[in-house]
Amino acid sequence: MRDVARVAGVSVATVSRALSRPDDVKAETLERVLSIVKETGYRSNQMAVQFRTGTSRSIMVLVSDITNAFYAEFFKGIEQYARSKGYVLLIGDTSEEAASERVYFDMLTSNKADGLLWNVDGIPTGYFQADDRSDLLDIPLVACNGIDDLDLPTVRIDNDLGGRLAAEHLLDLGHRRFAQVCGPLHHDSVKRRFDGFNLALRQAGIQVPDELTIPIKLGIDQGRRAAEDLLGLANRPTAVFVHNDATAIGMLHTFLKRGLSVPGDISVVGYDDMPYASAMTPELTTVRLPRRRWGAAACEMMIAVIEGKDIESREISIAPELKVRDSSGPPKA
Amino acid sequence: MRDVARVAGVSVATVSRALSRPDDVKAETLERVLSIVKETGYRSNQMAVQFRTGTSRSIMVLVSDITNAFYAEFFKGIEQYARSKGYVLLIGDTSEEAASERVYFDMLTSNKADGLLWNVDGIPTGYFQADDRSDLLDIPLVACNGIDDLDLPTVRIDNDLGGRLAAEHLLDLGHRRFAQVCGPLHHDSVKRRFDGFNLALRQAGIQVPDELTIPIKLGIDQGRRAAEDLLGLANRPTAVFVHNDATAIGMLHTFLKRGLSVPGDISVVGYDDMPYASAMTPELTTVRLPRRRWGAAACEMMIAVIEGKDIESREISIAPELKVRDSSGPPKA
DNA sequence: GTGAAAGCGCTAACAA
DNA sequence: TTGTTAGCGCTTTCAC
Repeated sequence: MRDVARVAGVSVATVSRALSRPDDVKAETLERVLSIVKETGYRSNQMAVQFRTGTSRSIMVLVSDITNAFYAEFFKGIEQYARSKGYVLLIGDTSEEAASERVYFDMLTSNKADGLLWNVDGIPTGYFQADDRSDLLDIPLVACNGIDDLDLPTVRIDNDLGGRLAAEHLLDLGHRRFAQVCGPLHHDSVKRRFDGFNLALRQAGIQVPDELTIPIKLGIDQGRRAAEDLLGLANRPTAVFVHNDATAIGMLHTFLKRGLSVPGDISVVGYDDMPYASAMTPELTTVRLPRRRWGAAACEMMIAVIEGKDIESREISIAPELKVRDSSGPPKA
Repeated sequence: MRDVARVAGVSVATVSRALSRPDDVKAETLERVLSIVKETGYRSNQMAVQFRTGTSRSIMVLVSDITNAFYAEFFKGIEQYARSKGYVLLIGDTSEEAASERVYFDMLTSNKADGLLWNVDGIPTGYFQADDRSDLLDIPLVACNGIDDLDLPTVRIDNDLGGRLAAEHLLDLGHRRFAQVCGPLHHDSVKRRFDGFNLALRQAGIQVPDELTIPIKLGIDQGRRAAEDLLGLANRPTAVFVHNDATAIGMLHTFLKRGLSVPGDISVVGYDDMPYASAMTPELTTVRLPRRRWGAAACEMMIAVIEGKDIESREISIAPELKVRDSSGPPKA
């Protein structure tokens, strides 16, 4: 910058102004400085800028398992919005280990990132296991799932609605005996779709029997196992609501392998609408989550929080929608 | 830090040393300083550290489309290795637009990241369209695909082998009439699996006719379309090699929908081994890419380059392996 | 509209 | 082994 200043015959202050607040510089001077910047290929040292201004223009996004394809669209939404505002994404994978969470939280408290986008189920244990919980509220933090008794700005999916949509669809088709394969119930997102589903059934006077409520770690292989379990039952359900598509296709695969017809013998409704859902045979009926929009909205709130703008609403809820395809149909007569 | 120093009755230099090079501090002093650091909850300001040391300990990873689930495991491999070395991941999505590439490249030249991991097909156009190509070589840059006539440290998948594995498997099954659905042939990774496949066939005295070589943008929907095209042909192939699993499941879906049996009427071999491949019905035979290992290896080389260590080999090639499942079988008699 | 100068928090060279 | 001190490159008051 000093070199540019010298060549342009101005002070470094003027160069700095030309670059960051061009309006404060006389047009003529501005032009001269800018042309020399271009000529010399000068780029400001972002480390110095960040240090001086105390802002890194980067957002840390924490997920529990980056391997989960579910996050791909979510990241895209964040990335697009962030880039449009001049922010970069730092991505961290906690693997649900407190130690990893801690590493990433420390980056915040040590100014490596300006804010944290928390898309992990549950509370950030790694952080305030050792510290005071209230510290959390001082950090620019936006949650992407509800977090019990912690009043954080939140952008979440309306999972109650998601569960309800699945239930109503299956009820409409005439089903009366259901199974629900859900994730760990202490996760807010899981709990809500669970409740939404059950509530809708209850309103129709139906309850899912305990042996047909199957809480597992979600995933393809776990889905296979859950399907086997279901097949072992005497009185099978005619429809299953599965808490994500990965698990649903594992189940679907097992059902078909064991000679069942879907939806003839059993209807399957997934959750997420992953790209492969529509390429299954039969095509998977599922609850579609607008993941990209979710990411963008979360990022928008994140930046608002970082920049201290006042937020209209501290809690945004994004509605999923039902995608009816071929894996659900009326029960056998 | 000054506060810690004061309380501990030492100079800031000693605090700094206690934190970064504990061996240079007397055990007794070290203990005292550290206990006060803990007590006060002091965290060093990483912006200042980065600024002063001129290193950000962050790695920029550029992909063409973060939405592609293919990258998930790749990121995981990078993240794990990076974190173990105290680096963070910056993730950028170029959407194959020169402007976006440029944004991210600028972050490097302006010290926002220490190095760039380039997992985009083709050369970084956005960067040296305007500048001199040789600049590229000054940046700590590791490519994850071969890049024509640019001698960059590279960690790539052995796609020649991948293509060959698919070909040999299908030849072994007795196939003689093939189709190949490939990505854009100007992409090195695509070209190589294309060549590997064709070379193996040629060695068996077989050639893929032009009308059965179908270069498209890869993806589920494009796979559906390619399948329709194939079905319209008079003299159908008995086997298809498809350049990724997403495209393969799109084709599979269409084949089944149109009443073909797979592999009875046509065998399908994919590429990647995405998690869903094993949950298709029939389960998808595919060429498995060890994506996590790939990411870790790439990250390892990246850090070696950043830290100026000498590298044993500037070009690492990772072998894929064939996963034989149910979508491939002998051709009809 | 521009320049001089202080100083952000830290590290490292050098001195003691 | 520890302390003193210069200075990393920039932004921003304040004075002109």
